[in-house]
Amino acid sequence: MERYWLLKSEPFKYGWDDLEAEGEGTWDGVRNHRAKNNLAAMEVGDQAFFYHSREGLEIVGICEVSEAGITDPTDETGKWAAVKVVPKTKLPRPVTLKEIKVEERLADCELVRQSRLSVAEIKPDEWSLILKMAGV
DNA sequence: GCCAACGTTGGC
DNA sequence: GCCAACGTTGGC
Repeated sequence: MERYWLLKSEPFKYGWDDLEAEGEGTWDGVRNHRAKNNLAAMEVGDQAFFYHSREGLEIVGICEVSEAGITDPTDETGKWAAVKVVPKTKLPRPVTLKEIKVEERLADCELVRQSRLSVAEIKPDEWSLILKMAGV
């Protein structure tokens, strides 16, 4: 079953533009167990929102998992997971955290509930709602 | 095995 | 720049 995700990144470290410029990005360096579980559950073809944290605070684009189940290359213990993603589309209109927080149907999503989680799951109905908010 | 202290993340 | 939330570490 296809699942949906949200990947957080600080734009001054690695933003949407960086991903588009590279064509493919490796999502590694995650050192949180819940985020790691999400990474490990990803499959090729899954879609993910790309969210800018600290600065911007908005979902800016959609990317797709191009390689799953990778062991994090930046980790020598081999315990952490990573995936590769390719950029798909930039949202016609970014969806801000503010809008997400105001929308009560999104009050339950991982992004709101656990704000420090760098890889969050998005449920299918939350996914389509956010797409609608983005003007897709 | 509990919990206080500390470090980090991320929204404001 | 501040601080709340959360995770991790280490003393007991």
